[in-house]
Amino acid sequence: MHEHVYEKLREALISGQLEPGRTVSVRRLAAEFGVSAMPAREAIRRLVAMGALELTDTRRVTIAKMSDRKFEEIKLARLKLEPLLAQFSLASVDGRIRDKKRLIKELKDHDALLDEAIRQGGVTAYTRHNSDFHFALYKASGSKVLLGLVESLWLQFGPFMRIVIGRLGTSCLVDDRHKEIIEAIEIGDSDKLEAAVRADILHGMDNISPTDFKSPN
Amino acid sequence: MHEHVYEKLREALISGQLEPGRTVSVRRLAAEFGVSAMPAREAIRRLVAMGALELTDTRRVTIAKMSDRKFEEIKLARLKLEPLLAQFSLASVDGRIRDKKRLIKELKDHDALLDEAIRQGGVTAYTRHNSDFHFALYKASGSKVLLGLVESLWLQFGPFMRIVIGRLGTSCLVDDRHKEIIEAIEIGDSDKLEAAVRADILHGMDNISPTDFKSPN
DNA sequence: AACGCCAAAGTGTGATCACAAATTATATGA
DNA sequence: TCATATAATTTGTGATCACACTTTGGCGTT
Repeated sequence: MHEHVYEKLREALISGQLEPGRTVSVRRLAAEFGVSAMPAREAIRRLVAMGALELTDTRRVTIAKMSDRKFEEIKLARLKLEPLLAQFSLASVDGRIRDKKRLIKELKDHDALLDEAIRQGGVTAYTRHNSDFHFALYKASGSKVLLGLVESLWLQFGPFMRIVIGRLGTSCLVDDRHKEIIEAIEIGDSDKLEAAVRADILHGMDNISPTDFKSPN
Repeated sequence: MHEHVYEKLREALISGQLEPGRTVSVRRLAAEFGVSAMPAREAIRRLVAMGALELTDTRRVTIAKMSDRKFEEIKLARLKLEPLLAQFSLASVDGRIRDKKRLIKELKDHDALLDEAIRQGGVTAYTRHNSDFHFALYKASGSKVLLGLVESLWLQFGPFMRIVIGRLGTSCLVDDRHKEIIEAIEIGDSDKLEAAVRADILHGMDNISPTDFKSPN
């Protein structure tokens, strides 16, 4: 049951439906899900451990804020881990044609929804389908340790990216590298896949400075 | 107060004082620390979120076991992140001579204790001082995001390494690369530091196969 | 109108209880 | 002796309460 609360909260965070700096309280969260305080406490504690939520100096829990330093660290870690994870996924499905076809179909489906979200300017839909796309790709690797690390990273920058995209608009996101990622998988080119994922990360995170998008205090 | 329980449990895990596969129960842990069940619950939940503890199919909590796959993933992630973290530390103290001297002194102190532990064959002392050495180095970077990822990794392989070293003996650990790490920091050579940390990780993790050290079931 | 103070509401956290499920120990059978 | 069933214990988890502390809203004074 706390699993349910955690999953919902996690989804809300990773798709950026909660703005950085906002406080999250045990009782409010509990009431929102119609459960007691306990499951809410556990879900919150879990997300604090993953860096998605922060404890203030007075023990109050807030959505983690972004800083220049933190943003650079996350970008660096993503560049180190995610291309590798994608390559593992390719290696995993390469050979098993059924799995490979299923993965490609799944990626194309997510990408289609993603493109539509960009056209319609739906920020929430974009962030959701973008994370769906990437995690569908990464989960195929079966690498649970690396996946956990990457999940932690996404939880940390999810809320912030939502704010940024909301202000910049989705138009700046049209030329992502998802098509190239899919193509690299189709032809089984690991190097090209690595480059495409790297380029996609850079495309999404470069030219964005956290200082320009401070929370309204 | 749950912070205290968490810290102690974390320390015990990272220095390998709890063997993989052993069950950890809320009430036992609570009794051990002379507190109520709540702080123990929170500490356990937190460590589950970081991958140090595992939930069985029946919701029982155990020290996470190691597998070949997991071991390779951890090694890879460590190689990607820890050399970088060390370089950040060097960049951070480089220029601030007082901080640099303090860091080097701290590292040398840990390394001295570590060498003595190896000579005396103290496995617990070794694992403790080894983690102290590395985290003293990494914490100087001020990179909290990357540090969190690396901490998660250490929590996952800590208990396992303890078992391995306990069986192989500490004699195989004599030629670590800590001296070179310290020297690289002293002369401010970032490339050398990167190579030394990388070599240290490989030295500690190569030639070890998790299948050879399964938990006694 | 602006500032400071105080009461009221809200909050994190530890403690305790209830209950179902799982584990362990014990006894009972062949 | 060994397997199996049964009883006792231990366990995770949700619910609720208490208490100290923080935040907030509003009232009053200057």
